[in-house]
Amino acid sequence: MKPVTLKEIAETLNISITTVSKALKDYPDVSKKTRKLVRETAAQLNYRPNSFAVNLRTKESKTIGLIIPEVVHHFFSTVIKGIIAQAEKKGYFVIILQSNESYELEKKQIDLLMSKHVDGILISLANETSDFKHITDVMDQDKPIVMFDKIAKIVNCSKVIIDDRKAAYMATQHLIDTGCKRIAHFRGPLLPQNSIDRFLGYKKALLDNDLPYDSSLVYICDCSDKSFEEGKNNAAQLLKDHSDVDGIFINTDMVAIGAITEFNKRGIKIPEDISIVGFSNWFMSSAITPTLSTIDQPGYQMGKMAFKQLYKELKALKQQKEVHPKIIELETSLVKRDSTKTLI
Amino acid sequence: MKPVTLKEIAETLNISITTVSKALKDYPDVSKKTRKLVRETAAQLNYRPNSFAVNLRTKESKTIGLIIPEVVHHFFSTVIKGIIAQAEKKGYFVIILQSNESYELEKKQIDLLMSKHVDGILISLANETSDFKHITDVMDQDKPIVMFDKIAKIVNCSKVIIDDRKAAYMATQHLIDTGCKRIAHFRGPLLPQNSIDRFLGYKKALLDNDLPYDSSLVYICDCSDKSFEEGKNNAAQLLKDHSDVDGIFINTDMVAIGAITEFNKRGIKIPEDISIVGFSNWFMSSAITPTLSTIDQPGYQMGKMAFKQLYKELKALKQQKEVHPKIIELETSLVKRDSTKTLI
DNA sequence: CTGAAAGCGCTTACAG
DNA sequence: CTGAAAGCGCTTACAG
Repeated sequence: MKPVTLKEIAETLNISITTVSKALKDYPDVSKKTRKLVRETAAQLNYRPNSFAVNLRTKESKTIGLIIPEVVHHFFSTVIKGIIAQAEKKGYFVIILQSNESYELEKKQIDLLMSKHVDGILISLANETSDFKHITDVMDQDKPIVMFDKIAKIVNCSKVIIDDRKAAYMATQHLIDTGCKRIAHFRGPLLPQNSIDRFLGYKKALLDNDLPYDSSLVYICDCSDKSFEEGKNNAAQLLKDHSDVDGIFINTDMVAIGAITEFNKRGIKIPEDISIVGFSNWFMSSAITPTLSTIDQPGYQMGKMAFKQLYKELKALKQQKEVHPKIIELETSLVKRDSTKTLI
Repeated sequence: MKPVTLKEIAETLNISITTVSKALKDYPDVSKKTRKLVRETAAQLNYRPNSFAVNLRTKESKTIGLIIPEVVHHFFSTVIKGIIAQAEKKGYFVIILQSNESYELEKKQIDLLMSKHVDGILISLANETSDFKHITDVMDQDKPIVMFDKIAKIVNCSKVIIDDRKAAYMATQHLIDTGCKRIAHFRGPLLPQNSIDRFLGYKKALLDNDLPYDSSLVYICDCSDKSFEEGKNNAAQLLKDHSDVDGIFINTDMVAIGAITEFNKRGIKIPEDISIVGFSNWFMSSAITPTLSTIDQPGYQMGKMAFKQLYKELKALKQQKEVHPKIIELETSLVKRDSTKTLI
């Protein structure tokens, strides 16, 4: 069964293709009668515009690209959901590609999307990425790009972020407020801005409270798909290295849950022996025993806002208006649960 | 900066567009010299074929649609990852849409994808879906469609599945083998084939072992984003209704983890008082205390195979060969952990 | 080996 | 209000 085209509708009604096209697009210069006739015939023949032809003419595909470091990740799933929900509202499709936290792959994915001529790109950077030419290249071609969560401060495009430093400060301050004196930090990898910022927030909170910063209390984890294991291993190592630690601020809930599991196994009491604050408010943090105090990170909202900003830029571009990059900062909050408690 | 076209390359070299096109596509009837020249110029000008024009000519977009009931779901994330990894290998893009387990939305998404002229569709059905005209319509238009995980037996398209009945039987048999005599089942919603099959597997295992089937021991859960809560509630209800139950086979790990959390809270010992087997082998099942025995369900593999099958059909279609729907069944296995144990 | 020409299905500036 | 025509950028059957 061949798809129905404008031509067939035109032939059926013995009018021109032009008029059919105009009628279907509600151009004002078509008589009501003709319009009605055309619409009816189109509906009857189950006409669908050939999107390939439309794309070629209008030079837009109503499709955007989304590059995510890792799809199997609760936070990113939430972001994806926010993006596709918002995109759907505006009639946009979303093509998802995964960078696997690899710079090379990320470059390749950008290239693929540019070849595909998507209208715009949403991206959360790979941990490895420290050079941004592939991103600025996109911008140079007047293709809108919006970064979210894992961003590069140096690149002058719109971004949707949280204030990681502030959030980490809040988390660490909470540990201090509940009586912790010697606080460790399980941080993320070295490059990504958000793991740097969380580290800096942790450090600043210590200093502001006259607690010494001790670099040997900072443990690194990849935060890869082995996060849970890393949490366990870091927890075990910490017990070996520093038995005097009484609090930990941990880069992600997943790692924190690994740590809790290890502490539970070894009979370390939380929060009596060690208090813990995680990051992201993954729902499992309220399922683990003890429940995990954490920073709530609004993933769905982040996805939604990222698309909204991209959409604005898409529209501005169509109207030849200039686009001013915008930094959108979403609020985070501290969720207090059983892994932290003021002990009397 | 305007994109470079074939025309520009042709003008630069003073040859025809035809020859440029052929040279870039390695047609044999182009001299080596010309080919080299064209390739060099194209590279230099950073030429990228306009995919819109290519789509229009070739009538394919190298893009497939994927409809998922719920993106924020560990199992489905894994499937998505498998799909996009495999699609990328073959040079295909994947557009993701979410049905939210709603039949109406699912219909709409199918419609959107058909308008978009994707080359093929992968779908896991919404729980609500009990009419399949929207699916058969796709097939009638010679658009390949492959179902996975949540399928409809009645629709004659390719499917990638596991043997839910067998897996559930295996899970229940394991409970029986470890000494359980009165086994409850937390099942999924009424419509989806896989929750029906898991229920039937449970029932058959009971009967084969001369244990009476008691419908009051079967609890339903939506398996929505409230799964964890449902697990807790069902567990609480079960204790109230049937204090003599000594084992539960639970439809998904997420629900099972909710149940474990509730039992832990109430001081019910697992597996001493109640043994539990879950379904899916979500990584949290090895993080919870006690670790959860479960059925391993190969999500990544399922995604991979689903795309592979779709790709085969896409190729067959292009060669005008007939397509025979294929049912691909993936193996599952029982993972024994601490939530089940033979007690002496 | 090279190229002129048709055509994919649409949109839209322009003429009447 | 209607329609002929150009053109988006490519591919490919065909002629030379």
